[in-house]
Amino acid sequence: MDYSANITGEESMQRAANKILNAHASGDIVFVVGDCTVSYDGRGWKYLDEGKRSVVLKPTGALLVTSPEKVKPENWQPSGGNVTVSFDGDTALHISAVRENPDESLQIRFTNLEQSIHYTHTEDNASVEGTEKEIHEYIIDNPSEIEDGLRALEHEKETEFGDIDIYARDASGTHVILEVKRKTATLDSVSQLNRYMTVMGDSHRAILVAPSMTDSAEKLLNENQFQFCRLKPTEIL
Amino acid sequence: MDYSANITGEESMQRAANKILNAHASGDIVFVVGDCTVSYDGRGWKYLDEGKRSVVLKPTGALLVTSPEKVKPENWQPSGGNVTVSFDGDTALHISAVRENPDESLQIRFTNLEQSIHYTHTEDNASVEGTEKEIHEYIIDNPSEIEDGLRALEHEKETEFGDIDIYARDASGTHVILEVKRKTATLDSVSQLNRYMTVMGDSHRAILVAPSMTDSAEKLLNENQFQFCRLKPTEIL
DNA sequence: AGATTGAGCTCGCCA
DNA sequence: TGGCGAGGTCAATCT
Repeated sequence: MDYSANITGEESMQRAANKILNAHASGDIVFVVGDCTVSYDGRGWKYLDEGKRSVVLKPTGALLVTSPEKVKPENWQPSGGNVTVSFDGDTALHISAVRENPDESLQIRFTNLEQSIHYTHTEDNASVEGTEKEIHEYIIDNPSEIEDGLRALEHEKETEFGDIDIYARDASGTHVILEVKRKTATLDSVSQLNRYMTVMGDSHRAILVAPSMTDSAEKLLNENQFQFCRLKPTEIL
Repeated sequence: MDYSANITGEESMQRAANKILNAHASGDIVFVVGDCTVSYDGRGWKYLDEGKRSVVLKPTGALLVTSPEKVKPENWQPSGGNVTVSFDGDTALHISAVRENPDESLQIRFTNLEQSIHYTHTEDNASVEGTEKEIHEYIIDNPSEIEDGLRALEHEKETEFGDIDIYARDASGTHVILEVKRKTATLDSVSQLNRYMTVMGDSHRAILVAPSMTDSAEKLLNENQFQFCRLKPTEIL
């Protein structure tokens, strides 16, 4: 028997289960479609009644119960936990993924296996760009874009209440706290500035740098007498 | 030819492509494994070089390029966008998912199709529980758990800077602002209380209700003279 | 449709 | 390991 083959539903439960067990053990990514119940318990809890659905098991131990509609899975377990795949007598395939910290358990019980795919992912070169760090670098290199005479003093300056994105000094010598957002700034963004002002003192100025801000953020910003500087990431990168 | 069948890799590209096209058109969830390049552009951008990987296409238009290790996909597009599946001459299967607002495009080009699964998800009854709202309700019903003599006045009380989780009144008649977290409270949680105090006035008291809090959150809480009440969700539900 | 907020967020970074 | 912040966050809810 070829244990590397996919299952087709036209074979015994035991045989199908063995194929999946074997595929996972050999380090493949495994897709399984069949009837199962799913039970998650941990930070939250979610139970899925018997139904036909699909499960993805990755060699790292990441486990997903696919949602039929959404991007996010119905249930899942991140990689790093303890995963066991076992054939329970002659009735069910059991997949268990448990992790501690947080203490969580995902249990899947297949009572019927219909289809599966096993495959090995081949490496590739991915290029990702467009992070907030890149905007920081741009501002540090071009501080006059924010304000004439501004000079950057420190990047990611540590404080008791989090790191200041960019710590700078204006033309008059006053120290300036910059909070940078790559998209619309929210109340939280202004609160961050507020925390930094709390610890750095009122002699500082605070500037929020973002492509835009929500109405409520603008209100709070004005109330705190902070400043706003519009900067669109797409225009500088 | 049975267009409902899965592909096996032992057939022509055209035939395999037609099967996938047909499966998607008929409302199935489709898994495909093969060699492809992936290109995303929108709020960010990410390009994946040619490689063997798997793609999940759902009838809602949700599209995922599976990560070999992680729970989160390498690339994706949420449901609701415009999805087209087409066979490009006799060389490649092209899957395109475009949405506006935000303006984003995900393009997948398969130059080789190896395996596929097509299936229909059967409905089931999912039970989900364990939300922050449930904790709110518990506190509203049992305010003395927080403090003797406390009475809840309003749930989700609207303010200019966000909604107060629970607005209450203590034994002495002073109004109290409760911010509830179902897990460890962070700096943000304290900042939320801070915003509410800004708008409600210093005559109020502020209490953070959570199972625990981070060190920095505790510092800021003390600095603001807010109070903390330990409440574990698992102990009340 | 836009804004806001929670989430079992996930993930990566750094002390 | 734990805290902290970013994310193409996603997805639900309300305006």
